[in-house]
Amino acid sequence: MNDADSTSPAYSMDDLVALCKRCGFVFPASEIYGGINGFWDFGPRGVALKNNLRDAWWRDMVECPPIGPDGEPLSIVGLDSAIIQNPKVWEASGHIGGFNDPMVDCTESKKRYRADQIRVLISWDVEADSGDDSHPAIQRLYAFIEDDESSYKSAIKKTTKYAKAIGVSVVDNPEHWSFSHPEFADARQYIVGPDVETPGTLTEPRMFNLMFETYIGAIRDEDNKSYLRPETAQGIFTNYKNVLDTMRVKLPFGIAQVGKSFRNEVTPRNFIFRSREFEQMEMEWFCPPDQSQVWYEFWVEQRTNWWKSVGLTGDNLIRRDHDADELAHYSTACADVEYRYPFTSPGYGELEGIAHRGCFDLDAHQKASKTKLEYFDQDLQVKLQKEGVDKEEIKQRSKYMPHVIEPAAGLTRGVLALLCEAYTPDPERPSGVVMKFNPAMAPIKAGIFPLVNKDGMPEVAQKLYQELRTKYACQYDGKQSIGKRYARMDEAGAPYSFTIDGDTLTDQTVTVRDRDTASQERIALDQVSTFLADRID
RNA sequence: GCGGGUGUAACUCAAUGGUAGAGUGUCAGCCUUCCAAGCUGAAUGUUAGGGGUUCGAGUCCCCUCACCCGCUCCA
Repeated sequence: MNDADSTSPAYSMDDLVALCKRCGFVFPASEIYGGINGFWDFGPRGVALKNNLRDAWWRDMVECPPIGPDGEPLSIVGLDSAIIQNPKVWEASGHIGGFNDPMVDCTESKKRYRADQIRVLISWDVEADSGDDSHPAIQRLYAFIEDDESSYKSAIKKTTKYAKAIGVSVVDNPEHWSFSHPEFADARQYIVGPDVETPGTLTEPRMFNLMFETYIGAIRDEDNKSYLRPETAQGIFTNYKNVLDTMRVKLPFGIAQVGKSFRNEVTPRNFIFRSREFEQMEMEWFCPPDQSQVWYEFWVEQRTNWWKSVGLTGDNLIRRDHDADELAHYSTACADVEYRYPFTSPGYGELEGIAHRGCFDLDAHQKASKTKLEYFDQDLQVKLQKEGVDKEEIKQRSKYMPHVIEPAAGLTRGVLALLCEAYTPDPERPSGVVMKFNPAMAPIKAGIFPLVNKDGMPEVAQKLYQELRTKYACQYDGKQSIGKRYARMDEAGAPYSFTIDGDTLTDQTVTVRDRDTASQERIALDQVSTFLADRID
């Protein structure tokens, strides 16, 4: 029965949030003014952790990219596009849709309607009006789309059929009200959407645009309106041609970008998991359409392993392939790398999504911008020529729109996952908790302590500290007792502590205290730097 | 967005409607030869914010904000 315990976290989110504040990882934004919903600030330790994760991604993606399935190193270049772009970018990408209109979603058919176009038949019971209280209650109200003859007829038909089934007679020419009518606020559970048979699948009307608006220049009018980007990906698509024209890249290749994105979430929740300002690490992998499935599999595998490499080694990390009905209409495949956060446990929450986007984005931007974004595949041309393929066919086949595989990771969510994974309650320890970060991710790599502040120990410890700090984030601490200093390192997640004691002065050795086991070993003073390098770099 | 809960020092919590406190932590000093030891001293409060009732409000009432839980939502 204790197996169930392995899926439920040994700590609460409150505990983690408290530690994050206490140890300078994450603070509520604008806290002295009462905070602001959906925004968080990274403290000194938090920004160190975030930068370490970001730098690892950049290194493993751009500087030292993986080896491809064919044994060749991949070609991926970096990019840093502006947060604010021409609003036409967001029109083309589909982010400005149902712009000023409240929208209604159907949770079953996945269709989205303009709320003001949805009408609901009001077909009252003739018997009930005559004062007979024994009639069955009408629990089906059929909706249709305004000015859509077929959906209106369908709704009438369904209403009549339903009325017959429950044995009431309804008026022949019912009137109809807008779905947004206040009368329906409590009756939504009875309303049947235009394209489904079961009631209660329509959400309440809501403004759908999640983008933050801003105005360019001093004049606040519609002409100057723009948006903070809701994803970094579009900046990559809009620069695809620039990169192609200048960087001597050939398909397949990738463009990678890390940066802030903004979404005006209805309900920010769960600490930094869903915040209105967050950071993404996205890469768009452009490839020939016929290779796209191979690359998709490659990247799903690659990205799952990468998260393991930064410390998410336990069974809290899973790959989850989307079902067909979960996919966006342009996407043929999508998988998430998910993590079991305390607030999702025993379920999982998204960490990264790897989507097969086809040529949806480039097509959309080509059409909207009237800029040719097709790729001329010279290698293919040569190959086809050698095969003796017809000239016209070569011309046609060697020019095509690349397909795109998009591994889109949440940096902010990654930091949260690292924090969750590291958080290890330990009642045996004075600190009560140890942050077991992967050494490469740890905000502080080492503590350097004199055992006591006399007999020359502080001088030796200072010298060691001065040496180490040229390469690593480390801390010198000579205050209070040695136990307290170790406890501080446990909470901060520093993997190693080096202590200069009496023996150091005679035999030039120091003790290394391991954060995870609290055990100690002695190593030579002049080997400390190498010791760290072996375990961190 | 809806419903419920919470909000006092950095943290954990006290304080009949009557002078805002303790422990921990932090800082300084002493002491200290390996896991938050001890001693001495110090700093830190718009009681989440605003309004009201009252001679007097941390406490009662109203509004706002933030966070948590459950729905809703999640390009």
